[in-house]
Amino acid sequence: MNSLTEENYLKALFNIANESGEVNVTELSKNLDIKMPTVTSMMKKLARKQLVHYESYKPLRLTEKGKKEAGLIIRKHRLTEMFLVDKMKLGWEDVHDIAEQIEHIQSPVFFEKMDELLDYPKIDPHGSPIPDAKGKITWKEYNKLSDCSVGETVKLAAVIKTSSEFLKFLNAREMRLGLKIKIRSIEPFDKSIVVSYGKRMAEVLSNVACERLLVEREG
Amino acid sequence: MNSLTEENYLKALFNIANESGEVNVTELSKNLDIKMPTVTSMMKKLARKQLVHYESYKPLRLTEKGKKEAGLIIRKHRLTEMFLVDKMKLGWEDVHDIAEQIEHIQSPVFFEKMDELLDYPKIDPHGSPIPDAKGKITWKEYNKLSDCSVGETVKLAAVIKTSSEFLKFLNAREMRLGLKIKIRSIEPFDKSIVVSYGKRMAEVLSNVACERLLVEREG
DNA sequence: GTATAAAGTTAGATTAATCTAACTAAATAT
DNA sequence: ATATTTAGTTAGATTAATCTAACTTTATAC
Repeated sequence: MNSLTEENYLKALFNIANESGEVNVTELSKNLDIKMPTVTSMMKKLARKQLVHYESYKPLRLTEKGKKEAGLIIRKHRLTEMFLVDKMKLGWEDVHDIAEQIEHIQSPVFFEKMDELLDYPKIDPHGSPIPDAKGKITWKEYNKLSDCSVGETVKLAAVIKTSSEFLKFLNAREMRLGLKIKIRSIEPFDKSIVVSYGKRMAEVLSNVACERLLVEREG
Repeated sequence: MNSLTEENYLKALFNIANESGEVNVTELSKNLDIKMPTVTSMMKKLARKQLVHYESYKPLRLTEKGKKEAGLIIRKHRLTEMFLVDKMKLGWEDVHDIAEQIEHIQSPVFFEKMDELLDYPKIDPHGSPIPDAKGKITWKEYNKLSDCSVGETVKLAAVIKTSSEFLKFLNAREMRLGLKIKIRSIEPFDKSIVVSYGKRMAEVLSNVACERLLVEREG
């Protein structure tokens, strides 16, 4: 069994790797807000437990075992987020910190029950995929809204780098998953775009915002 | 803010005090399965934090502050148990260990939402009172089934010293809170009793079992 | 009312997770 | 190609929570 601390390292390794491929000590250290020497010593410990491949001065990589365990923690996190939003009626901007705690609960039956009550969801409230019961994760291929062209109509499929502030920003604009968005124009200067959706005819979105919105083309 | 460890000491102090009044180091040590010297040093720490009145060789007592904080943890525990049984359809014999973990979650909104979804319950699935939002607890006056007389009809109001085994024992006999029970006879030798309820006309219950069943007289 | 037993404390060691300070290796820049 | 910067490691200290062994205080038993 892994400690809560070890679980947090595994999860961070998994999440960072998913974004930027390899993981180095500096990055992990910043992500966890833990000093580098502490990270180094924890990597040696996780290497002893066969969870991480560790060689001095080399990038960090999870072993298959490590990936599986990390995937299972993320599964618990995302199932919990879905439960909090769907069954407990909390806002998608409020669930991260709670799920961060509940993901460490040791009780297979508790999470199986959640899964069942939610009817085996495939994504969390922000559109991120929920790893399966073996810890395996599969991302669908989405496009960033910032990479779409004028005239396209797309469906909001996921939101990434989801800070609470960003999610409140989306709330204020009535944007939620599944929303159909038409791209009206793109400003060449700063790549901000004008979109229309629902009752809103001309909403301006900065490039920073659009890079965090993943969409599916209508097909 | 108290650590998870500190919370466990506070809760144990509160629970033991509720049963047997005063608390001594030996008892607390056994209850938590932690050696006495460790308990002593934690008591000094909690005394520094104004949560416990501590004097060498004297019984342990929670301060008002300590009682309140312990009450709030127990509130979270019992709300959680109710939520797990009522909303998540887990058995009353399965919820203790999960609630033991969830009670440490730091998130007022999470527990407020639970409370709301449960419509502000006053008791947990075993009939124990849920402390109010200030940590204050009020026990109703119940009788042990073992103290009732032949011919009485009583209603099962609470179950105490609830091990998973005992709750399964009750499940096997279709006994649940609210059940009306008529006392048919009492065996003088071992104080076992014969009761009838529902479709069961003559169920034998040992004194050990009856001491854990709290009932209300029909009024 | 002293002897013994039980309960509680003190002292000092251990483990997990963290830190700072000092050092070394690798990458980068002129 | 060497100097400098950045990244990573080693060594040693710190804190919280635990332990064992030895000691002291309180309770109990004859």
